[in-house]
Amino acid sequence: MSTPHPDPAGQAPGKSAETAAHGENLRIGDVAKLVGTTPRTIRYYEEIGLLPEAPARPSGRHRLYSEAEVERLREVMRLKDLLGVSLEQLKTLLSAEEARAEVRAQLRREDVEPDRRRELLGEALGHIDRQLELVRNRAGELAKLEHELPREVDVGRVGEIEWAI
Amino acid sequence: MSTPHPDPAGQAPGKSAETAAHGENLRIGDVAKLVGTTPRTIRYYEEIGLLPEAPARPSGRHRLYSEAEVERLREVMRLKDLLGVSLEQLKTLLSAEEARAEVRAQLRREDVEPDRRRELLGEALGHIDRQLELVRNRAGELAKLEHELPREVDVGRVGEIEWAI
DNA sequence: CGTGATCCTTACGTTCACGTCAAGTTTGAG
DNA sequence: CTCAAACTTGACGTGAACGTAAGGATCACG
Repeated sequence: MSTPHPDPAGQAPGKSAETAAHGENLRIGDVAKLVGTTPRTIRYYEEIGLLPEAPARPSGRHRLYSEAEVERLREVMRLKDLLGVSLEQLKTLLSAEEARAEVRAQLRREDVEPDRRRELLGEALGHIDRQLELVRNRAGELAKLEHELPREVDVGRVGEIEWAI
Repeated sequence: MSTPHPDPAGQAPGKSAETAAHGENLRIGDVAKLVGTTPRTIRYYEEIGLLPEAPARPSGRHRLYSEAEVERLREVMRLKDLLGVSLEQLKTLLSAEEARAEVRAQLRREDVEPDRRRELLGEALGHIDRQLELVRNRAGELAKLEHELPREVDVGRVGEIEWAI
């Protein structure tokens, strides 16, 4: 959905050979503060599979996060807030999105036969459709609701009223 | 996530429903079926003050509802679904809406002194405006989200939707 | 190599929004 | 009036989404 960096080359390979040169490893507390939540929530999300488990973290060691993962978490929380769905549903929704990304990746490779291509596309359609239906429905309904509301507090300017709080 | 069953035609099992067909004295079970919920939920909403207590029902007697009250309940559930807020917040939101109506009614009367007028405005409108802002904000955000998603997915033309993936 | 701050897991506690069961009461057709 | 169906209040149960506390390990720093 949000593509912060133009060409995010996947970083699937085993362990990171980085020597901690860059400040890219945030701890769970930092992440929590960054996105406005608590460590417990982050762990919980990981526990239920909403966030990926740390790739190969020896049990007991501290979790470390990259900026990308923070962004992912932000997106998750945004969707949760906006759609107001259960975390379980959100999980399926997100997996649908991942499926979409995967399909896209596959399609980018030119060595895919047209038949397979069609197959992939067709498969992706189901997921995407579901995604769209949920979001668009909700967006439409909310827009309708917004329209029903008073456009502006229309009583005219009564001078300057200080609204604290 | 949304209303479970949009029961089109609900008839009580057993005897005929002709008696309730007058549409002015609905029992809690009928109302529940009409709006697609359960009696328990309706009682719960009344319990927490989201729905008004039956005006002067002798404790122990059955609750009776009018068509207007059914409509109100429908609106409440719609808002709950759309905004995804807690029932407590929904309550304040609804009371804000009522307050808005009341303030406007007061203001329509010209015999209010300008000072009192200002006072009313400052006190009520600020609060109300904030509530409405919540809704508008949410609608806007959702619209934004909708925009980020692929536009139209037509299963019939798989070959052309690559851009959507 | 301490050491204080942070994090780990485990596990029980909590709030919300109802579900469900029980025992008794009210209602409306017959 | 009779009687089953639906309703009443009350109380306890439940799943989701975390909060909180305990007891110990890990990390960053001096």
